[in-house]
Amino acid sequence: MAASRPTRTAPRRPRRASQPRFGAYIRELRERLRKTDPSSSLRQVAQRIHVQPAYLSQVERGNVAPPSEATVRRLAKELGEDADVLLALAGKVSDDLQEVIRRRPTLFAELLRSLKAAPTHAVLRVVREVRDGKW
Amino acid sequence: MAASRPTRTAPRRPRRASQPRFGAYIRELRERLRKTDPSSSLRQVAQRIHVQPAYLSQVERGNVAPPSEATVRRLAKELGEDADVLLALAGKVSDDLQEVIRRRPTLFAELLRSLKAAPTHAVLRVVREVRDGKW
DNA sequence: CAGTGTGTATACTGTATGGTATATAGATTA
DNA sequence: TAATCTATATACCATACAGTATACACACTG
Repeated sequence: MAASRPTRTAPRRPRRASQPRFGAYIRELRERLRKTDPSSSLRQVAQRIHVQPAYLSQVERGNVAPPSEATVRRLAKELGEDADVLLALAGKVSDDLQEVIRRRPTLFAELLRSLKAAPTHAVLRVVREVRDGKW
Repeated sequence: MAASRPTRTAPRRPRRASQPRFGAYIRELRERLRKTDPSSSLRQVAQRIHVQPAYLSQVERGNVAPPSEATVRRLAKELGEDADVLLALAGKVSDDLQEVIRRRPTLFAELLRSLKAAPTHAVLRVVREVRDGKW
């Protein structure tokens, strides 16, 4: 009789993305570039960032989770967007920032938690203080 | 006769840990507790943090990678250690800290990178300033 | 010497991650 | 109308992650 349906592995895998905003955002960015630069088609961008067009399509449609940090970085460079912003939309934090925290965990944990609710202008003032070599 | 070794799947899987320090550190902590509290045996601690003793043994010996954030947190509480410190040793950063960064990525990326090389006392002064409600 | 407590070795498992490969279908253009 | 763009659908895959389950060996204690 044999099985009516092959179904070799799992019957289906929708694989929805955890961060739906990411895909829509980069598609928006790419389409915008495409208006003035026809080489920003999905296929050509995919080729330049070294992924398959089918995969980039899935990513832009939010059908799969955002790519790895390395791929997000290549995409950011390609689209002229800040890598930290794209990584954030991907639900990630740059590994070099994580390492800053890991080296002095209690110190930076306290700093970040105390600044969590601080208004942006206040944090900016701190950044500027530090930048002006106040140590 | 027959096969001298079954070897059903892969021949062997050493599965070395990426963070060798983590295991040695928590074993040290646990052994220290054990001197005054006999209920800090590997098996009993394993039971209290809801993992199998065999697994905790592997972790302490650095034979497998450090556990998930949730398990590291239970371990930290059990051993009376700072969770952020243990997470750092595990090569991780607490998800709540990551979220602080993800909410304002460029802002906190700049802050952290500018403080990356700053001496601890300088960072502490910043923490104190913030804590004293200077905003 | 049976039982109980200590740690360890080894095999196996489900799910997530981060993609590739191939086939398909509509629009444009030569 | 054949070729070549465009994007998508679908199947598949290797590896990592985060453990469980079972069996084993040693020490000691009643």
